[in-house]
Amino acid sequence: MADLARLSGVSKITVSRALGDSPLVNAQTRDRIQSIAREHGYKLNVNARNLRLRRSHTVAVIVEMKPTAQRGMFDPYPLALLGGISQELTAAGYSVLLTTRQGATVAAVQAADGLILLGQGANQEAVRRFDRLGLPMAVWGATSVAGSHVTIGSDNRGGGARVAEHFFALGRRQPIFIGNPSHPEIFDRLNGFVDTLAARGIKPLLLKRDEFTPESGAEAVQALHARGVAFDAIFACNDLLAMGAIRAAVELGKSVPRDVSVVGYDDMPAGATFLPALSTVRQDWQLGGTLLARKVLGLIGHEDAESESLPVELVIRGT
Amino acid sequence: MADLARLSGVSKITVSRALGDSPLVNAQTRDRIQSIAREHGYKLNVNARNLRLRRSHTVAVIVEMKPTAQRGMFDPYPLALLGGISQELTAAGYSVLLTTRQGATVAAVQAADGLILLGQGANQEAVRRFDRLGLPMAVWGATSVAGSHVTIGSDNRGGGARVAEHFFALGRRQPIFIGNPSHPEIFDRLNGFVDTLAARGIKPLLLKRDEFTPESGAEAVQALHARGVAFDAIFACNDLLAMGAIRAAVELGKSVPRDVSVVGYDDMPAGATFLPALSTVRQDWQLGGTLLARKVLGLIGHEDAESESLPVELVIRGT
DNA sequence: CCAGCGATTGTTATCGATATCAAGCCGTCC
DNA sequence: GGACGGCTTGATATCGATAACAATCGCTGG
Repeated sequence: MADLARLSGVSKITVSRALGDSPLVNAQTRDRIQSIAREHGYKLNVNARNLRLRRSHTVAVIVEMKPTAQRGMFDPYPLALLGGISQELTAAGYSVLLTTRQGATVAAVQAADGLILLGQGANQEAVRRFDRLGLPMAVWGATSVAGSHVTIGSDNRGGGARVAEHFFALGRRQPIFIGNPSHPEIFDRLNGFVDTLAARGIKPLLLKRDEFTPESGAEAVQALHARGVAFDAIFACNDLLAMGAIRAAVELGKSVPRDVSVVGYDDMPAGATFLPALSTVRQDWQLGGTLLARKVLGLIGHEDAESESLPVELVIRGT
Repeated sequence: MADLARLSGVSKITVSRALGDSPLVNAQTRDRIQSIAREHGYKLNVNARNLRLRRSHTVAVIVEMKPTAQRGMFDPYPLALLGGISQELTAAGYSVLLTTRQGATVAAVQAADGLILLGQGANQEAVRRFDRLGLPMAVWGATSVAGSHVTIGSDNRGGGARVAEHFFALGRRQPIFIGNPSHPEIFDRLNGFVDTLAARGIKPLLLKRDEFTPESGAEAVQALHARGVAFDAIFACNDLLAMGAIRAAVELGKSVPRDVSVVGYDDMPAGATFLPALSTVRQDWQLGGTLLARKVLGLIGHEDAESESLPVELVIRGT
C-alpha cells in the first residue's frame, strides 16, 4: 500500500480509503488509485487489516471426525450442512475455517469471530469446552447443554414420533429401534418413538449399535434372529443401518415390507433407488447449515438469536 | 502480551520468547510466565503473529459447489477428501480455510500459504485462474492443465480399462458407458474403457448424462430401451447412476446380472448393501486427501513435488 | 586485573493496514 | 474582508506480535 501511495503520489491512507471505496476521497483520485492497484496486482494483506480492525471475518467450523482413518468421514451429512454453512457465510463476506476437534489449531479457532460445532453428538463435554471460549457459537444437534450458544437441529423427537404412528397405523405391534442413543439426536428420536408407542400400549425393543453402517444394521437383525426375537417393524436411526437391516432380513427369509416394515433416517440419495425403495425420515440439511450460519452471524452482530428446531418429513416408499 | 509483561515484571519480548519455548529465556522465568499466561487466560493473536511472520499457516481448500441449492453438495466424495486433507494439515499445524469458488472471499484465499482445489472437474478455466495466483497449489482430478501446480487423482484410465476387461471376460459385447465426459476425470475413465474395448474389436455406446443421480441413471436406461438399443453391460461413472440404471433395467424386465452386467464407480457404502450388491471401482479418497495435503505442504516448504496417480481397485460383487 | 564469552534480558523497529485528529483549499455569506 | 463550512488530503498513532541488535551480569583465562 505504501508502494501504491508512492506510485500515485498520494499518502498511504488515501490509498486505503480509495481501495475501500470511501466517500472521503475524490472520485477521480479513487479511480486512478484503483486502476494503478489493479495494474500492479496489488493484494490486500488480510492479517494486517484483521489486526487493525480486531476481527477476522472468519467463522470456525469444528467437525467431529471419526478417528478411524479407515473410513475417514464418509457420513454425507456434515457435508450437506457444510454446504449450507459455507454458502451463507461466504455470501456475508465471511470465511470458513474448517477444523477437527483433535486439531492443535486452537490458536486459529480463537481468532475466529464465531464458532459452529457439527457432529459433536456423543461428546457434550466438548461442547461445554468450546462454550467457555466465549465466542458466538451455534451447535448442530439436540438442545441440551446450557450455555450462551444457540442450538439448531431437526425435530428428532417429532421424527421418531412420526415413525411410531406410521408403524402403528400399519398394525405393527413388535417394533425394534436400532441405533446409539448416546448421541443426543438419536436419543431424541428414540424418545419420540418410545413415547408415542407407549401411549398406544406398545413397548419397542432397543438394539444399541455403535457403528452406523450397513454391516452394523445387518448384524443387528442377525442378532435378533439368533436370540429368537419376533419383530415386525424396524426403525433404524440412519439409512445405512436400515439398508443393512433390510438386506439381512431378506436373507433370513423375511419379506420387506410384508413381514417387516422398515424406516430409515436421512433420506440418502441411494435410499430411493434401493430395492425395495427405502422409507425414511428426511431432514433438510442445507437449510440447517444456512440457519446455523445465520444464527452465528446474528450473534456476532450482537443480535439475539434463538435455538430452533427444523421440521422433518416422513417419506413413505416401499419398505 | 504487554499485560503479561507487566504482570511478570519482564519485557514483552521475554514473554513472547517464553511462550514460544525459546531457549533464550531462563527455564524458571519461562515456567513462571507460562503459568501466569495460563492463569489469566491469555490468547495469542494469530493475526498479529501472521502479519509479523508473513505467513498464515493456512491452506485454502476450494470446493466446487453445485449452484443447485436443492441438493446442496451431497456428493460424499469431497467430504472424504476433506477428511484426509484436514487430518494431514492439522497434524502439521496448518488450518484449513474452506471456500466455494463463487465466494467473494478472494482476499482471504490470497492470504493462504497454499491452495487445494477439489471438484473443479469441468471447469479448467478456474484452475488456470487460481494457478495465476502463484501460490503452492494441488489439484484433485485428472492431469491436464499445464502450470506450476501438482495434480493428484486416481487412475481413472486404469479404472475404465479394468471394467472393460471385466466385461470382456464375462463375454459382454454390447457395453454402454453412462456419464459426462466433459469432466476430465470421467473423460479418462471413458478413454480407458473405450481404448481397452477397441483393442478387442468392441465399440461401446456413450450415453452422456449431466446429473450424477439415480434418476439420471434410470432415465438413461429408459432412453436406451425407447430407442431399441440392445445392450448387455453398463459402466456408470458413479454408483448412484449405476443404482438408478439397475433399477430401471429391472423394471424393464431385464435381470441383473444375468442379462446385463453393471459396474459403478466410487464404492459408496450403500452400494454394498444394494440388492443385488453393486460391483464398482473403488478409489481411496482418504489417501487422496492426505496426499493432496502433503504435496501442498511440500511445495510450501520449497520442496519438489510431483503429480501422482492413485491406484484403483475393481470390486466385483453381485452386478 | 581486565578482555572476552555465555547466559539472559531489554530497546527499538517492523509487518501492513486503518482511525483520529489536523490542515489546506476553496467558495459562500454576512 | 474575514469567519465558517464542505471537500479533500495527510501526519501520526495504533493493532499485537517478533527480529535484530544492544546491554547487562557473572565468570573464566591470560
